Amino acid sequence: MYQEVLKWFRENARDLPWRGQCSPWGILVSEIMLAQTPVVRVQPVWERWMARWPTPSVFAQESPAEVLRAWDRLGYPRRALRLHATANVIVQKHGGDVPETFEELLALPGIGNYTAAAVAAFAFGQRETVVDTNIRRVHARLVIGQALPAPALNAAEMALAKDLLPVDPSESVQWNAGVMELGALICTARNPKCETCPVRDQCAWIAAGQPAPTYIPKGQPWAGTDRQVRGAAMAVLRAAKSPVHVDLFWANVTGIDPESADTAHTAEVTSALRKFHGLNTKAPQLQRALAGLVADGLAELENKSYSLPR
DNA sequence: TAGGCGTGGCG
DNA sequence: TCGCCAAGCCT
Repeated sequence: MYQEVLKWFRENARDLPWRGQCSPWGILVSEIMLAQTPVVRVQPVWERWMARWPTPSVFAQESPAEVLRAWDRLGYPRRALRLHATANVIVQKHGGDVPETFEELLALPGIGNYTAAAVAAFAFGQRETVVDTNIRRVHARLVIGQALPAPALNAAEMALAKDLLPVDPSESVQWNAGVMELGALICTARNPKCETCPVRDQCAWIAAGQPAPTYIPKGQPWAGTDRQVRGAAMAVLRAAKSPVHVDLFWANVTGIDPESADTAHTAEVTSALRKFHGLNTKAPQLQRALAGLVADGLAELENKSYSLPR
């Protein structure tokens, strides 16, 4: 199956800017952004990001508020904060260069097993076992014969991935990237394109008659959750040109026109606040969300006013 | 270890 | 339309 996947990857890999000619920093930034966020939404933000902050050093000097604004609506803004913290560690402990070993990478804030392996492999050509959701799904189908991998990554999956990894470092990098791309483009979670799969003849899942998943993946509730309120609050803070008084949030939750509550804010802020309308949120929920943002370092509180961290 | 954490495209 | 789910990490 190796030659089929490698050939397919050579001929079908997407032309993404963090592939080919790209600095280790650019690859690291891409990996952080791509965690749980689709390529189409990452790419434009990544382009702007790299043009503005081409090295860890220049990025480390930026303020968290600017970092969070540039992160825009990629989601999970704590990733941006951790990337900023990582840049500072890179400057202070690694002379401004992205470290090359798995262990050093793993020690950086917000970098776990996947990202450490991916950067070591894709930025530095090392033989590391890269296991992401795409690779897990391809392995589950192609080798195990199941529709989906286990709910959580387990030791058996890691052992299988290590076992499958080609010995040659260069080939292992292509294998990691190729299997990941196969999972992203062909062996997708829903409606896999088995007809055009380069390894369909060797697929254990197809051989087994494409059995259905043995468990139902848990959905992620959204409407009415704290997460929705956090997201809306972050949108307000990103757009705000000055600190937002808690009463301004409150006014909107209670249905009072935000413009009459506080005229010192821009139309942009007002627009963002309107997202609270129809949310049917309870005031304690908003207070909880705002407190959570402060606790996570995503917001600062001073004189009952919230702002992005300076 | 299971749950929390954003956002929006797409089938 | 609306639920699924997308190159995870941390606690």
